[in-house]
Amino acid sequence: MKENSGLRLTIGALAKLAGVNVQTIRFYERKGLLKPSARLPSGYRLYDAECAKRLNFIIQAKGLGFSLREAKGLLSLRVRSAGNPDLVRAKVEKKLEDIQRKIAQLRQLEKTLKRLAVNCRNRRVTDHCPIIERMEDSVSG
Amino acid sequence: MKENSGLRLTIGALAKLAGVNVQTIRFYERKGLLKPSARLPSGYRLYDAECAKRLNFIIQAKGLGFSLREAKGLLSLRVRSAGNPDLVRAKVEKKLEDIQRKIAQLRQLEKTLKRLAVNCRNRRVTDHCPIIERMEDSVSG
DNA sequence: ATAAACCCTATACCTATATATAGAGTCAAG
DNA sequence: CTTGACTCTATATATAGGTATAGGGTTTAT
Repeated sequence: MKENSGLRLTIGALAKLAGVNVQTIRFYERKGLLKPSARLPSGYRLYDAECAKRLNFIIQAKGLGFSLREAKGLLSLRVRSAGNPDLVRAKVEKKLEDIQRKIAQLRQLEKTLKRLAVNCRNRRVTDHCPIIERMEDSVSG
Repeated sequence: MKENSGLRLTIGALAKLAGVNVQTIRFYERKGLLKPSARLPSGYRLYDAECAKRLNFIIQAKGLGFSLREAKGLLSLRVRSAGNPDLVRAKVEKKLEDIQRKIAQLRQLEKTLKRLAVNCRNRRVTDHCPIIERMEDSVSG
């Protein structure tokens, strides 16, 4: 019961929607990350809703420190993809570790910044770099 | 009661410790992100423990999707820095939002991958891209 | 049926982030 | 006191990711 909303965007419309340059979308296509769902006889690219989601994911992944190559890898993860579920699972678990490490680091940073914000509110002035003060644990990693 | 362990690393030693290229450290210096704590009369750079932490932070921040420019901004956040605590606080809160958004996105991705791993274990084969299936909410953001 | 606004391919260019090389000086071990 | 590994500066090159331009076809609104 999948509604086929029939969304058909030209490249310009998709670019506007996602807030990126038209050239960028074509660049992602060359890199194998995002294919148009169809082409007009004229050669014009057309994109459907899934394309839009895919593009959004790519943009998001980049913001999280994944390269385009990694984003592509994430997008290709599905049980069927490699034929061998064990193989896929191994990849997934590796990515999971990656992600969990990032979350932990961001949480640490969040905590530090919150403390700093409080200090600002209270005019508790120090000259230390709080970011660095909080790095004790990761230095000997 | 801050122990001054007297750590003095040459650029090569620091590079090895952090797992980056020597040139990269000099590059960060040119960009204003990391200064040696001292120089020998010969001009040789020397780095102390704080430098090492700072470098580690830069590397970490990059992995979290921050640019070098942003990493520099994070490192410069301290109550005294701008003279005006309110100004610093505004910056901090903006960064906090940033970070919290990233955490949320990573959590979402984590959840998706966990589901996928379970499917792999159970041989529940589908052809959908689970990454995309989970993007429903962020598409119209 | 024409003009504005779009799209096509191909190619050149740009910025951020490194990494390598050349030519010369310095340090540490034997 | 020499040799090999290291460092210095300056400059060139590389790579990822993106943006612009040229030259030409297509769509759409009038």
